[in-house]
Amino acid sequence: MSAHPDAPRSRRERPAKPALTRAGIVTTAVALVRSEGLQRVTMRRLAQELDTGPASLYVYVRNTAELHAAVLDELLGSVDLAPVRATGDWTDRLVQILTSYTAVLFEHPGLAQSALVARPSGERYLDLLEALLALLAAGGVPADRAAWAVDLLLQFATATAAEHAGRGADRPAGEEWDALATALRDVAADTRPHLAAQGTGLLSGAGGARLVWGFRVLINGFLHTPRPDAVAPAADGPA
Amino acid sequence: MSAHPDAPRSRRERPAKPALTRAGIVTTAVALVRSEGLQRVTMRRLAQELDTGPASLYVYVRNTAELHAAVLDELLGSVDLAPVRATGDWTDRLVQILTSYTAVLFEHPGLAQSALVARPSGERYLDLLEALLALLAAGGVPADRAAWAVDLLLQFATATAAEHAGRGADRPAGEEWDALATALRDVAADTRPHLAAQGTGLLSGAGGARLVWGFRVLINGFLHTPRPDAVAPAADGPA
DNA sequence: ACCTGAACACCGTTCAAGT
DNA sequence: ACCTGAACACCGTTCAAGT
Repeated sequence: MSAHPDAPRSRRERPAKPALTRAGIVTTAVALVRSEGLQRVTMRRLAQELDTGPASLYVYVRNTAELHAAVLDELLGSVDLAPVRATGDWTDRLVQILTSYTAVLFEHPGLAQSALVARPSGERYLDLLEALLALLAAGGVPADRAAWAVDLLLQFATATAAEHAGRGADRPAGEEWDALATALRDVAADTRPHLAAQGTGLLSGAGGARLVWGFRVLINGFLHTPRPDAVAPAADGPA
Repeated sequence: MSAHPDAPRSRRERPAKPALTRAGIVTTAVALVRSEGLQRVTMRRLAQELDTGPASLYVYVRNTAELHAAVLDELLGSVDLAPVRATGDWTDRLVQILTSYTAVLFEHPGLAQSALVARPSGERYLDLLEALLALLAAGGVPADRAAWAVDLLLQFATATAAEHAGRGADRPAGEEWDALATALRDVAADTRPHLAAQGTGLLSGAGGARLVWGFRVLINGFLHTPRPDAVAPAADGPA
């Protein structure tokens, strides 16, 4: 089948096993995430890809969580932040950036799950935070409220993406898995009237429409909801 | 050390290995979650607790995800739904129920994580949905909007609880792990002015206050935000 | 027919020992 | 001093073989 059977390592077919560096590890991990999905990016699989043993990775990466965070930050480089410096209604531009962020996470729901538990803190994530804060400031949102608002917006976007983990490529796409849909179809109208009235309508609506509606709810919400501790915004609050 | 060394199985010290049933498995799993935490409730560990091999569990439980869902539904039995039928402002009562739901999940953040990915569909969860829908109906929220609103409220509560997975008992409690706090302290004011101005204030605020503020934001938000497809509420929407 | 021992195909992380 | 082979302590899930 092949003219060139895999030669032993002595022949220099691969780039002669490049020296391990943190950057190299992360780059390889990103490539692996893109080609095989997050669930294949394990310490052992990654080590194999780098032609070494898993123990060697621990010299550069503290653990799996940190690796995932690094990969996510890399991917966040493709979030479109241009709307910050564009013209037009600031809430529309806010929704655009958040939609772009969500789109990136939608391609890697497993990373969204990680991000929910281990908050990212890389350069690309800081850029995203800065962009969102700039837009909220432009919109006249008080700084103390903006701090909590960005958190809420990103949490919603991240959680929405994370929800899609589990049903990846292989899964039969909502055929058997959606136990909730089945449960809702069989709800007894006498004991749970409101649920019965909603039926599976509870699950209706295209993902995109629900997402944008969610962003709008949050924006309208925080514009109408001052922080409970509304005093002068201090840089360092007590605890 | 002990007067009664563990006798061989022939002596009936244990309840003679009760027959396996789905209910029995779930009950044992719940007990195990309470005593040792979710991360210890693996198919193998659970089988060991039930004095059998892991393969036997698969007769009653499809997989780990389904097991987790069953355990969660059991725990949701302790969510306080009484405020539905109480008096007083409906939004306050809504916040009370949601706070109770969040409190339950806070004790088992790992289950919150599962719930985010595999939507629950058990009896206790349906009760919760019914209660929330009843309250929204009482508040005069249009049914179509209420459907999306409960989703949003529960997603926020669940995601907030899920964020606490990972830092359990063992972790040094935010000493080294919080890389974001460190990153925020070192932000350069010239390149990221808004972030620098916020500083670690971005992370400030007691969890309880932020949670309630979040609920209020969502409530004020959906009260001000009609669904984009606002027509007559149909039981079965298109796709 | 029902149940399960044993195997398959993996994991993350550590550390003693090598270079 | 730096790196890593090998081990430790686990996983979920399947299926051929038993009762």
